[in-house]
Amino acid sequence: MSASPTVLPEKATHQQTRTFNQQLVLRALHDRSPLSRADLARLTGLTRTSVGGLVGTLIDDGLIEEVGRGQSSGGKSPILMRVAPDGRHLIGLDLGEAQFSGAVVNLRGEILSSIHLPLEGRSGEATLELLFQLVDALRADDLSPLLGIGIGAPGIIDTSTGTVRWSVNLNWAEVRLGPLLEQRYGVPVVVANDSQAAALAELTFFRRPRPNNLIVIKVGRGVGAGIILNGQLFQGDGYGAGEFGHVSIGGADAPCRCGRVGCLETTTSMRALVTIAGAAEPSITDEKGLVAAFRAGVPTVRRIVLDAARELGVAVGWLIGVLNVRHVLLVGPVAQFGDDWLGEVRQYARSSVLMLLARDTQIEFGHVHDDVVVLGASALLMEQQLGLGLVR
Amino acid sequence: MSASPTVLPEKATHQQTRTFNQQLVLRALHDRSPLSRADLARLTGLTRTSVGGLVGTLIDDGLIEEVGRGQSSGGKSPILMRVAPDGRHLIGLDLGEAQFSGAVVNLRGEILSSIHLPLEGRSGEATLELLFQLVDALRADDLSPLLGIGIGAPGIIDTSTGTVRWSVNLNWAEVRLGPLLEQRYGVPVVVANDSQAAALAELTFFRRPRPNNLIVIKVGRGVGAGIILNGQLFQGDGYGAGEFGHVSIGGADAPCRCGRVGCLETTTSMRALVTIAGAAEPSITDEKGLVAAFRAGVPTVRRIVLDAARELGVAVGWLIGVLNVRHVLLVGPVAQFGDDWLGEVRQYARSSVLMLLARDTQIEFGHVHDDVVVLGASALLMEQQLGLGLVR
DNA sequence: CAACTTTGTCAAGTCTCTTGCCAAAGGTCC
DNA sequence: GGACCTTTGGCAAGAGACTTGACAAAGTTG
Repeated sequence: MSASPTVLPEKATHQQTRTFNQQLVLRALHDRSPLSRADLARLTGLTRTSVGGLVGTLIDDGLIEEVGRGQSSGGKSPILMRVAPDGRHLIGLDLGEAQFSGAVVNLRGEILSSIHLPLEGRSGEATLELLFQLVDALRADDLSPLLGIGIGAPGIIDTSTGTVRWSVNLNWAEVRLGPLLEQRYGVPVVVANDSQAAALAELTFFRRPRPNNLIVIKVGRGVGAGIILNGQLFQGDGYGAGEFGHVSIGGADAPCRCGRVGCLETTTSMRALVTIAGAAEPSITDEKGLVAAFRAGVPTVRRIVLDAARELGVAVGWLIGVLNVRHVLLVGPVAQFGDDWLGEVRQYARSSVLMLLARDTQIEFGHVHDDVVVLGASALLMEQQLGLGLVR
Repeated sequence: MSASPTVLPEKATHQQTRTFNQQLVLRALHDRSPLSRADLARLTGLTRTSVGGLVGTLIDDGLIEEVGRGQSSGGKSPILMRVAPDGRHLIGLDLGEAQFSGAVVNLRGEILSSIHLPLEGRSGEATLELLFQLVDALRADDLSPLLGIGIGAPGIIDTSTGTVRWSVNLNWAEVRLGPLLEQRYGVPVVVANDSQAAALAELTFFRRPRPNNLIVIKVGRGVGAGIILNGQLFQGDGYGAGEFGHVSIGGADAPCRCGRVGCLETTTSMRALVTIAGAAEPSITDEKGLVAAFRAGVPTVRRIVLDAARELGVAVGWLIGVLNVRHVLLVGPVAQFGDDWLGEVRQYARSSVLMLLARDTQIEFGHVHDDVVVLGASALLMEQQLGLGLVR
């Protein structure tokens, strides 16, 4: 699975050259519109003639549009263009633990409409029905051409084939979600892990300039990371890269739902914190209660939560030390613990790795956004279909 | 440094198409010669006509050669070809801690001649002279056209500019080694970290089929890893990826030469083991003595060494858990501890990570080869100059 | 208003892959 | 041994995509 013995990379053709340059133009416009044909020529290194041709087909495809003349700089005033925001619409889905969310997203990553359907105990096959409902509803009242469907789901997901290899929360194993939906709806479908989707969302829509390397750690009921390296989503040999909620850490010995003890998840996840804090303060039974108690400054709760932050900090330090990545973002419900929590993570991350490496590393909260997974799934679809999104 | 704000990827041109396909052909021949033009056409998907043209220029360049007719399969017998082993020679250098090694390597990774020059206390500028001597001597009696010079050195190295950012052992900082040698010798020069070079050597010359992801951990005086992800060498934002000798691990509290305490290197490196074992058994003063005592079964020494193996195992488990990489190789002097040591690493690596991820992971010794760094540096040069080596 | 700049486009040229065809060289079958 | 088929390698013409050179349109500047 990991090796590619007989498969040679594809040959290069004229068609590919064309596609590549077309994506180059589209991408430039996506990142810094409005631009003129002449601007694009300077930016890409292509001739004005070539750009003219490429722009022509992009306009015919409805992907970009002219938006009027710009200021002259001593000659003919340029015709400015931008990505047509609604040249395509995308459907992004977030198969969460408690509910399925879906949204129609445009090419600028703006959410045009969204729906949330609670799972209500459904599991296995029954959840698929819910999924179909969601997509049907979103497709119903949308007119722009549909680029495809992007899906973020918890678990181990093979993005190359669109297969959910294994998902505890959904109780799915080896579900070929991508092909299934592709057949049903006749549009391209991409599937990714939810943490990976979060990373893609941050990279595509919120980080300028785009970092080459970015780790987004999602701390919710579980703990997982989306890892972008050399400008590409990194999934590992078994598509499980970043699923580090189940690596052992020193000291901890609580049993984990994965069957082992001392997993990172058993001390730092939201689920774990509710349990631990609940044992100390019986009034705490859910996330809301936990956050409220933390904010109110209940000493035992603060201690428990900040201890967890330190554990996570050490793990983050490891990541930084091993991968030397300068951009680490934390997303998920933990953001509610605010800067006290973040400060603790930062301090312990920095103290557990060489100063030289830690110095330039930014550890921050990601954009707090309920729809981050939906956006990320859309971002991946945009990347795969239009060449937008990731760094080349 | 990590971000690329204004820099767009290069446009695609005809020239690039040609180069790409030429490398495709060369690569196919490198991996599984001998092949005929028709074989190559089938393998690459190019037409026989195109392949004929590409092969023509490659032969003119002296990079490949015809090696006679092959068996007919019902028609005209094919003309078989292979990479001309000595179509180019490369100079590979290993700037080690105690000595500088250099070798002339051919396109098959065979070492044609090698030289070892002890450092003898030299440091800084003085080592540069040694470097020049080494290259001069290797160039002297070699006739094949020189493809370039590949260098592996300890420390933090910016491969993109050929700069040694920081090297404790060499006492170098911000040395623009690549440009320096390029100017002096008029050939391309690549520089990489020694662990990274080791990883490239394993990938290019010893692993078939080539894995997409590979981590090679070099345990010698220090501890460092070369990380290959998605078929590319991964260096991180600050070129320090894999330098995980200085991440903290639970339990340990010995002071490290980096100024902090509890670094992985303080318990698992060869240097540390000699020190620790020497304290327990005064007769042990160097690597040789340590290995001998371990092999002889001296109980205290075995305990010390195997404890270290466990520490390393946990660290490896982390790597596997976070990156989900299936191929992990261990290289360096530690290989002398043999399977007992390796078994310990394996066991602890597997126990500290999800079974699902650990199950398919291979943890093995790399090819024990004194010249692994020299070969790896050569491999990187071949990759950059000829498109051989890495996975595309 | 004349001269210069900048923009966008057209026609011809160049590069590289492909298609169609053919000769050379070998096997298979009678 | 000969007719026929298969495989290989290569030539000539064609097609796709970028570039070059030229030019008209539209601005600015003095």
